[in-house]
Amino acid sequence: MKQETRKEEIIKTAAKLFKEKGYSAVTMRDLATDMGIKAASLYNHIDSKQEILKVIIISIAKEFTDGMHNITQTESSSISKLKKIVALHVKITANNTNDMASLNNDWMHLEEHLEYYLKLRNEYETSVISIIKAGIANSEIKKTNPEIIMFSMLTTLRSLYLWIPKKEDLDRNELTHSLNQVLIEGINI
Amino acid sequence: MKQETRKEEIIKTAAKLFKEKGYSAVTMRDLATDMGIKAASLYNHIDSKQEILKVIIISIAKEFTDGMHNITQTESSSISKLKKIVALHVKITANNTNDMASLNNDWMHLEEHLEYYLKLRNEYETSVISIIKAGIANSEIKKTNPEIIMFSMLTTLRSLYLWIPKKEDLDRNELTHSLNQVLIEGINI
DNA sequence: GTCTATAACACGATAGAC
DNA sequence: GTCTATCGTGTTATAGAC
Repeated sequence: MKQETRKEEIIKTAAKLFKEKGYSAVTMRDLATDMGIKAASLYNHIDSKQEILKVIIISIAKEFTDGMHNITQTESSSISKLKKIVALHVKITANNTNDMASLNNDWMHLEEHLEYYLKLRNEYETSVISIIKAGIANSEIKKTNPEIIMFSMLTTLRSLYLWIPKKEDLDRNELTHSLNQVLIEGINI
Repeated sequence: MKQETRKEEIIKTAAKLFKEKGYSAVTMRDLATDMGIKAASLYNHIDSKQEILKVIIISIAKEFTDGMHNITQTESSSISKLKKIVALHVKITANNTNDMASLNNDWMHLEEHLEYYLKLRNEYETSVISIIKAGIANSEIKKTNPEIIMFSMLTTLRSLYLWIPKKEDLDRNELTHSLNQVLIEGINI
């Protein structure tokens, strides 16, 4: 088990607070109080509040980009690829619940790295759309608007961070399986 | 067409800004600038920034509560009720796109009316779960975890505000139909 | 690595003139 | 209904002691 640096501790605590109130509503004093120190002491470890947000968002965004890269490279059916995307979201969200809140809700407060984040997100969505369109073309997937399928899948998966902490009893494989059922196979008989 | 009061104009403008940056990041000076007046002038029409948030969130929350009340009262199948919920979200979101952002993302900044909002939201989710459970009991709906079905449906429907403005070409009936397909009938063949 | 003190500025809101 | 001026407080961040 890797030793956690003070900087990592600060970022982890910040992510927790950002999840509760959002980036803008969390002050450096809030963060310091939660760490049991004074606000000024934070600056011995981090450059600015903005840097904290950047580290949280960009590192998670890269995890998704890497995961998607692995999926698009494999030779498998479109449905199977979509199921791998579901599993990717469950895995990353389970390990980084708090960070997911910033990724979803506070990306617009990125200053220097906003464009880079938007580029990564846009490429991710393009990959999902491509998989869906390929699935429709080879009759794996029903002829429904591909953008609506992507929208429905990604909004559900992106909101998992709200839901996973409440369901710690439910194991990860069971959650992945149920999501596959609901998102891919539908609910009616 | 009803004449819009100055107060309503302020609230409408605030909702637009809250959607872009969130409640906490929007200042009264931002709001005033967008209205073409000075910040102090806002207070001739509204009591506080907090009042604006309250009006936006509570009025929309009540619309959902009323809509759900109509749906639970009708005699129809569970699937048909779920389709009515989809239509309810599409209708309210299409008419109040900006307000939906505050409802989803800024409810935690409600001060006096937070508990009331949470009560309405909780009752709404309970109604959805009840419909799904009834559908499973009478074999209309597959035996999947009812909470995951609700979670998937509601997170997709609650995020519609992000998507509807981008797709103004797509008409409301077509959107409702496609969402019903994806959410209820699934996507695989 | 943490502290106290403080700079420099932004915030919500009010008072009172027009 | 809007303005200017301002109050009191909160904000991020820095300087320098320990």
